[in-house]
Amino acid sequence: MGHHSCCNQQKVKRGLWSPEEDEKLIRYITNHGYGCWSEVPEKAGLQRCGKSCRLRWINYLRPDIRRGRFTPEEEKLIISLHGAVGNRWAHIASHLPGRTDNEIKNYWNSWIKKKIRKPTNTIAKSNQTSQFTYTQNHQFDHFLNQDLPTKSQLQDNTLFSLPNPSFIFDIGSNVQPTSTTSHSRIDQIFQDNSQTWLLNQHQGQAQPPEMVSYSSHSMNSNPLTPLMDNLDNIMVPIEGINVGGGHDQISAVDCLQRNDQINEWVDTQNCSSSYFFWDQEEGQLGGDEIIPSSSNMGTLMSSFPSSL
DNA sequence: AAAAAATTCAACCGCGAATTG
DNA sequence: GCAATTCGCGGTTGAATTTTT
Repeated sequence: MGHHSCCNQQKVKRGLWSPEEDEKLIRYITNHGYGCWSEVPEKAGLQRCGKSCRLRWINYLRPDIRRGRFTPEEEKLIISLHGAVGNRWAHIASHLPGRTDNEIKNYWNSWIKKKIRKPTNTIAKSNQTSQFTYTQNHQFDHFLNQDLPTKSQLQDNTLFSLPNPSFIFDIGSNVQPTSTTSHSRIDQIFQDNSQTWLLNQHQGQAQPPEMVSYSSHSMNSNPLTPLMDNLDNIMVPIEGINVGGGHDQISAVDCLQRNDQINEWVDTQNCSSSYFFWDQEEGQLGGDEIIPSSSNMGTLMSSFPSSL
């Protein structure tokens, strides 16, 4: 037969597509449609293999492609579909108009990575020790326990502002499930003069918040547990403070969107969101996490109650 | 300010399935 | 029916970019 099908000829270009190449491919496909990808490069005047053209068209150039951030609805769909069918990306993508298997796969892989991320050694980094006196911060407790709207007082999907915006929560993955006595456990929040501290009794250490994370597991024995009691109450998302995770920067978490199953925190500035829920069986919080980066920590901390 | 580390994600690879001739 | 070719999928890579130190 005439030419070879794929990418070993020395003329064949690889790597990122240039705008000119895109142009050629788009022009060819819009004029001729596609049937046999292996003859596309030749006819379109491209130094690519047919496979590469196909991929470029399907994942990037075709007109009905959807780009940009996944919507919360899409995220939920991906999560539930993945739960049902596993890594069948093409199948999952077929339920999300305009999205490609590749994109969903990429999304999932970074999602997973985040979940499996090793417990950070945030505590170890701290050189602060606990040689000082402190008082339990009752003001803080009171703030956390204040009345908030209950489920029945809200319409579904109502958006409302929290009394104090810009909370940070970090559920789960920073603490190993088994290690309730882990070094990451936070037992108390308190302040010393104007400094806020998180105390880990196990190690007898206290750190400023930016060095520490709470987790749902650490909630078992810490004073914030009662806040998470049931789904009839809108819960204050004091789950954690964690810096250094990376890519989930948030500028502000200032709204709570409610639906039947999920409490969803919406970062209105970044148009991202995250979820948490109370897992009755596990007796702990589950869900996604949001981790601010150190670059916006100042902002986030400054929105804490002034008493802290 | 600069270097290092982490992340992203478009593109690649090989494989099994489907199609072609 | 068969072998060659093409298609479609999912795992993986690595350069560009972002974030952290």
